[in-house]
Amino acid sequence: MKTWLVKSEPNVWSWDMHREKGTAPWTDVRNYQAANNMKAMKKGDRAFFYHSNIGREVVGILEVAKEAYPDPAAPSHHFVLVDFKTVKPLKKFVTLAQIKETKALADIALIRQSRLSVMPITAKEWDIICKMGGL
DNA sequence: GCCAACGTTGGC
DNA sequence: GCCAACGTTGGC
Repeated sequence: MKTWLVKSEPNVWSWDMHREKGTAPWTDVRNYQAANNMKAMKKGDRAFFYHSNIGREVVGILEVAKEAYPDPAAPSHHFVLVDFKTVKPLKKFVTLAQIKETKALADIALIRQSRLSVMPITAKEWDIICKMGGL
């Protein structure tokens, strides 16, 4: 099982909106690197849900319910959707500031590639953030 | 509101 | 294929 992190601005698509639906597609990715990461996701993989811009914190855990399939809203066939179901929220949200303060997370893609919206997370980084989140 | 990082576009 | 101009993301 691989682990990932996906970013969304909560005023557009928030953790609460996703939890209300249970399972929902991850939409509007229009960046090749992010799309390639989505294509590499397998059913059962887990992903952190991160609120960008407003909040700037990891708020919950998603699981891949359906692997990448063509995005009907995309003008070309290059971009895809992945369906995620919500697993559980973190007990304590983990803020970007906390992540930056944590030496063991210095190389996390969230910091290194700040504009990338779908990124892989190492097993070590996953465990650390889960612990910081009270899980 | 500003700006750094970085992806995309288009002229050459 | 290079690179300047421009647009977008996202932190501050």
